[in-house]
Amino acid sequence: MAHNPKNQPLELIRHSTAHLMAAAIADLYPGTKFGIGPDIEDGFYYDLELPDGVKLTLEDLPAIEARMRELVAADEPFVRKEMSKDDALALFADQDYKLELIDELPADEVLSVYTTGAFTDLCRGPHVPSTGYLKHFKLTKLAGAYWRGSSDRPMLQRIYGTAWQKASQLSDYLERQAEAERRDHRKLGKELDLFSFHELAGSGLPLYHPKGARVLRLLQEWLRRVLYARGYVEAITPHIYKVDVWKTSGHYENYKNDMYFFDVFEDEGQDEGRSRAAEGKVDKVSEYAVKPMNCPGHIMIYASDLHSYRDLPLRMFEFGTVYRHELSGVVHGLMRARGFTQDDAHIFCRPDQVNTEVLLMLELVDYVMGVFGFEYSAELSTRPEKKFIGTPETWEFTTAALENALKERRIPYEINEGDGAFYGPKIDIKLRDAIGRTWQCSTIQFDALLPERFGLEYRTADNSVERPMMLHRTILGSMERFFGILIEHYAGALPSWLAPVQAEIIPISDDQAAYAQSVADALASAGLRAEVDASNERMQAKIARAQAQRVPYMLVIGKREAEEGTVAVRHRTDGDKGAMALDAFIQILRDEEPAVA
RNA sequence: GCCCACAUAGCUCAGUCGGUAGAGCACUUCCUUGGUAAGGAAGAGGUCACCGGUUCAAGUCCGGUUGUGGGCUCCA
Repeated sequence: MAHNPKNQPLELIRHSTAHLMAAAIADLYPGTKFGIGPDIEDGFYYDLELPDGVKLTLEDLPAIEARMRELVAADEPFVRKEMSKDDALALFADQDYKLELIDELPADEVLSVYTTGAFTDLCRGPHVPSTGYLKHFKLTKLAGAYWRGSSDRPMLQRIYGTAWQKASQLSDYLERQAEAERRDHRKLGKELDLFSFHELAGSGLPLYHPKGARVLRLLQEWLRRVLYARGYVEAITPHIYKVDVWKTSGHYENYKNDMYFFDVFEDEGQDEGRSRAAEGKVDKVSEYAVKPMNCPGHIMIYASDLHSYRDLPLRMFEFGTVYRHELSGVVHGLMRARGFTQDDAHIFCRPDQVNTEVLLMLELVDYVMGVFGFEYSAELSTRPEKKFIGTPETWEFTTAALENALKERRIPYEINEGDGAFYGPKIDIKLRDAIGRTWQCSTIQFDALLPERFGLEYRTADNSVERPMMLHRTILGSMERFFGILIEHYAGALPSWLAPVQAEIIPISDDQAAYAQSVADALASAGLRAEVDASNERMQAKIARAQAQRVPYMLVIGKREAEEGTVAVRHRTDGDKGAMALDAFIQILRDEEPAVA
C-alpha cells in the first residue's frame, strides 16, 4: 500500500482526518452525538457530545489517536452514498445535531453521506479515497464550543487536531507552536521584569514594572513626535465622567454591560451616604462611570468653541486609558486587558477633506508598521443591511473615501460586506508578526452618530452651519496589545531604541568600578539607558545574565579600557565589536533610532 | 459569561496510597578579582491561592470563591 498524501489537497486531508477521528470516537464511545467537523487553518476539529453526560479528558486523546492509527492501517475507504432527505432523517434518527442540520435543507435536496468503517456522517465531501492516505496528524487540544457558535445553545466538546501532507510539514507546524510558546509575552514579561498581574488587583489589570513602563513611555514619546510632525494636537481628558456624558453619547444604552460604574454621595461623606442609601433613605447621589472610550472627551473639547471651516481638519490625539469590563474568559495577558491605553485620535473635518485625511492615516500606518518591519493587510467593512444611521449617499461617500485610499496606497484588502458599525464604515489593519501570526491593531472608522448626538458644528465659507465629518482612528490600537505583539515579534529582544536597558556595563573587576560608573553617568547625561552590573560575579556570568535579559549592548570594562578611556562593545547577537571611544558607541545607539519622518 | 484543566518558596518545578514540605535558579553572607554565555561554600526563604466540608489526620479527597491556561461567544 503506497498511498501518497502529497497528491491529496490539504483541505481534503484535514476534513477526512476529522471523519477518521469521529470514526475512532464512534468505535470507542458508542452513542456519541456528533456536531460538525470541518477543516480549519492548520488542521481540523470535530464537535461532539458523549452519551450519558460523560466528558472526554485530555488523557483520552492518546487512545483516540491510537484507534485512528489502527483505522489508517486498515485502509478503510471513504464510501459516498446519496439519499433523499427523508432517508437521511431516518438514518440519523439518534443524531440530534445532524437532524437539525438535515432539517434545514430543502425537502427535494439530494444528500450525501460518507461511511468510514462503522462510522457514517452527513457530508458534502469530497474526501481522500481511503484512510491509508491520512498519515501526518496529531490531536492537539480539547475545548468547549457552543453548538452552532451560539451562546444560548448547548456546549459541546471540541477536539482539535492538525493534519498535513508531509511529515516535515507536521514537524514544522509543531515547531512553530513551540516557538510561539517560547515567545509568549506573558512568559517574557515575567522573565524580563516588564509587567505583572495580581490576583489581589483583579483580572486584566496589568501593573507595569519600571522596565515595562520605560518601554511603553519610549513608544509613546516616539509616536507623539511622529504625530506632532503630522499636524496632530494632543488632548488629556478625564478618566471618569458623570453618566450624563455616556447618556448623551449613547454608550449608556449600548455599552453599559462593559462599563465600570460607581456612585458618589454628594450630601454627606461616602460612608454615611452609603449607609443612608442602604437604609433606603434618600441622598443626593451622582452616578459616574470610568471611560471605556475617549471619543466624548475629544468631542466636548471640539464643542467647547465655535469652529470655522478654516480651522478644519482638527486632528486630536490622546494616549487615553480606558477600562472595559470584558467577559472574564476573554482576558489574555496584555493582548486583551480590562484596562488599556489607546493611541486614540479623532479627526474632525469637512467633506472635501475626507479623502486626504484617510490617505494621511494610511501613510501613517505604513510609516509606523515599517519601523517595526510589520507587513500588513486591510479589511474594509461596509454598511450593514438593516441597522444603520445616516443616508445611503453618505455611506457611499465615506466608504468610497476608505476604499480609494486603500487603492491609492496599494494596500491589499478584503471587503467585509455589511460588517461596519451602525454609525459608519471602517478599515481594520491586520499586521503580520515575525512568526506569521496576524493581529488587528489599527482601525479607521467614520462616525455619523457622535457629531449628531453632541451637536457638533462649523461655519462654512458662506456663513451657514454644517456638521463636521468625524473619524476615529488608532494606529497601534492599544499600547498593551501592541507591546505584547512587539515582545513576541522580537522574542523579547527589543530594538535598542526601545530596550529598557540599552547597555549593560560590565566591569571585569572591582578596580574598574569607578570608571564603569563614570561611563554610566556619561550615557545617562546623553539621554541613554545603561546600568552597571557591580555584582560579585565573573565577567562571563554578567554577560550570560545580560544576554538572558536581551540587553542589546554590553560594555565590558577591564584594566585596558579604564586606562585608555574606552569601552569594549559586545552586541547581543553580533558578539565582540572591539574597544571604542564612548562617543563612537553613543553614535551607534543614535543611528539605531527611527527617523521621525 | 459558558466548557475543560490548573494553582506548592521571588522564578521553574518535584511531592507515590491522606500521616505534618523538597530541588535547581534567584536572594543574603563569606571566599574568589576574572578578558566575552553562568567559580566555590554557607545561610535564609512556605498560612501548599482563599473560604468551608469529610477525616483521628488534608498540599493530597469533596464543595464554593478568586486567579491562571486552552477553547467558544465577544473585541483594541
